[in-house]
Amino acid sequence: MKEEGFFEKVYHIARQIPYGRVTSYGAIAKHLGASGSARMVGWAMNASGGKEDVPAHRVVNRKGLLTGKHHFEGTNLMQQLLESEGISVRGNQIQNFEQLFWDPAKEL
DNA sequence: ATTCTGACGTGGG
DNA sequence: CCCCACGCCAGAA
Repeated sequence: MKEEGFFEKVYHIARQIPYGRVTSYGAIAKHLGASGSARMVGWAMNASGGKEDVPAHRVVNRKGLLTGKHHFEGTNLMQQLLESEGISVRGNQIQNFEQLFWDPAKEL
């Protein structure tokens, strides 16, 4: 059994995000025990780059803002993916964010 | 080894 | 709610 690096930990949580739901970097980081280092979570997503089955488009910042949309291929790919799942997105802001928020430490 | 950056979060004003 | 500053830690040059 090889040990899970920081990335794999993040991927493991991200893959468990239910369809039509979203979560924040901080929530994942906190669940990993890396609370405060939320940046590492987002960075791990960038490292995945779609290479893994990580639904990075379901991960946003605590404000429900699609801060990382620029890292996706197009300029609105992330938004389209979210809307494709039934999530309403207004510009870079997710509507009903509180309602769609999925807390790994709480619901997992 | 050092330096810088970064898909964030929190606190103060 | 906005804006500003600091902290966080892993990786690249």
